[in-house]
Amino acid sequence: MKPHQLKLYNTLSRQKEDFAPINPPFVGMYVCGPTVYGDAHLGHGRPAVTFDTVNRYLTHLGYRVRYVRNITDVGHLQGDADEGEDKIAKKAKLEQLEPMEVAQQYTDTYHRDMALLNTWKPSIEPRATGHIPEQIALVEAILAEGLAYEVNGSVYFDVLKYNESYAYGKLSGRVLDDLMAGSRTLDGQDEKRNAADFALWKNASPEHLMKWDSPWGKGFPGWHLECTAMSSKYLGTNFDIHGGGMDLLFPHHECEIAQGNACNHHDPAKYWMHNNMITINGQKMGKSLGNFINLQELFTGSHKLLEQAYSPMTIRYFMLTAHYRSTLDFSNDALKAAQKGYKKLINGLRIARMLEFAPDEAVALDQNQIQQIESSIAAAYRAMDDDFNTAQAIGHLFNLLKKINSIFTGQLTAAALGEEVFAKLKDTFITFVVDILGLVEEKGDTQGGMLELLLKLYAEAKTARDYAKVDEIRSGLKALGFVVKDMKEKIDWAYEE
RNA sequence: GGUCGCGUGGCCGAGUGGCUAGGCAGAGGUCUGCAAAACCUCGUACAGCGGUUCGAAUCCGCUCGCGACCUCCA
Repeated sequence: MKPHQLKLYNTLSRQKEDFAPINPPFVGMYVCGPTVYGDAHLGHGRPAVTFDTVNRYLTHLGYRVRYVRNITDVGHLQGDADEGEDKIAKKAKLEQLEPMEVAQQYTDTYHRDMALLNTWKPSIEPRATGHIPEQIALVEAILAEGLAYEVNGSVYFDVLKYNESYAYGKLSGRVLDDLMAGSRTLDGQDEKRNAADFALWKNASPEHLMKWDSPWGKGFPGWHLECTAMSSKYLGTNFDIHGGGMDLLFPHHECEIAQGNACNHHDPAKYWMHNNMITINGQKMGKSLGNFINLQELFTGSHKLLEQAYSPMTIRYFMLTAHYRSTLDFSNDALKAAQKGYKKLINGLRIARMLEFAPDEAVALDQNQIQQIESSIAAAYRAMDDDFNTAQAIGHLFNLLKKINSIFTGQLTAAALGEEVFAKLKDTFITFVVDILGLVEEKGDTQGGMLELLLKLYAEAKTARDYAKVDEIRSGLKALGFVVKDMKEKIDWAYEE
């Protein structure tokens, strides 16, 4: 493989940088996972697909990726000032379950949905509740550095003191003075010395369900701490890529940087990557707006905003047709177009796999075609090397697909490309679709050899000029979602688009 | 209010100084018993106004519109 200079956009520097792992060929990547108190929704799908693709491409380039994605099963409070219940406890009461039953249930459905989206499992998937001692140790370390203080069994990070030696706000581009001035005064914040301080450990009220013993009494960890604890445990205190949604940029990731520096005197991660948000019909997806669409609702078409069901692969394809740093708008029109595009691509995958090279001395090499194919292949890689531009890469794949279809229908002969270019065309297309983009045939429902049998009968009826029978078979198959491809030299089928 | 981002042809969506993005929809054609699939051809797109430049969708300024974060959310 030719050398690649992968570039990725680093939120920390606000520009694209050459990717250079700390310890090649190893790459450590930490991505913020879900808080498991409800079904996985579109907002969980996007980062999962984004960083799955990063994982896949890095792996394709030969890196050995350790991908860590956490499960947050501690129900953090809605805010520091909130004296009420956390999200998991609330759900647990509602459903009359143990908090850990809630966490287990939604961890399971999350896994199911992520598998449907064909995302690779993380190398390590640590749970917050499994790392309470590590989190307590971090709090102690930050206290020892003099960058935190205890009040009434709670421990807060001293942002002002930290900012004397480090730059708080450098990731999100915030200025501490502005933060102080702009922050609202919330009830119950009197424990904190400054509004910008954040909780490392919270004292638990007696009715609080999920709590642990600590040097400061019974309590639970602050909501930024688990990621610092788990990333440093499994990837070290200085790893390559930290990913997550843009909404986590502030305060979550800013606080992770602060915690990392407070403990280790250096940043936790070299590159920070953030996927952009999803909108529904141009509007922000928000719990309060009633337009949260669960992945299962999308797959079954059961949400009131949806006109039909959209398969997991359609969703994955749709997400990949936009760059991960752009907002992506979900609408029925866009999804229907994506469904057709996906099927066109996946029908091409079937074709590509069937193609075999047939030497033909009588056919001269077609340099024009060869040049077009070589150039599309190079462009597809260039797109991926440029901050994982899957949208652009897919555009080039469609150009390759035209060549593949042309060979299949006989409008272009493989011999005209030469064996080497032909193999490169076939391999590149299949590798990109299956390995890099993670798009697979999902129907798989071709009824064993029955489809082939019906096509054989179709061909026989056609030879016998029994057009009534021909039409019957054709419309019958169409009703089942298969299209008969009746070509000059042969007959095949495709998934109906 | 503070910080940041966006506005591309009927729709979605790449592109960030000169080089065809692509998909969907639409029109014409090849093929076909007729179709479908596939392939070929077809769109004088870059919110508006000014500026920089030989040249701008791409850089700068202003205006209008939309959004994100600052508060739980991916």
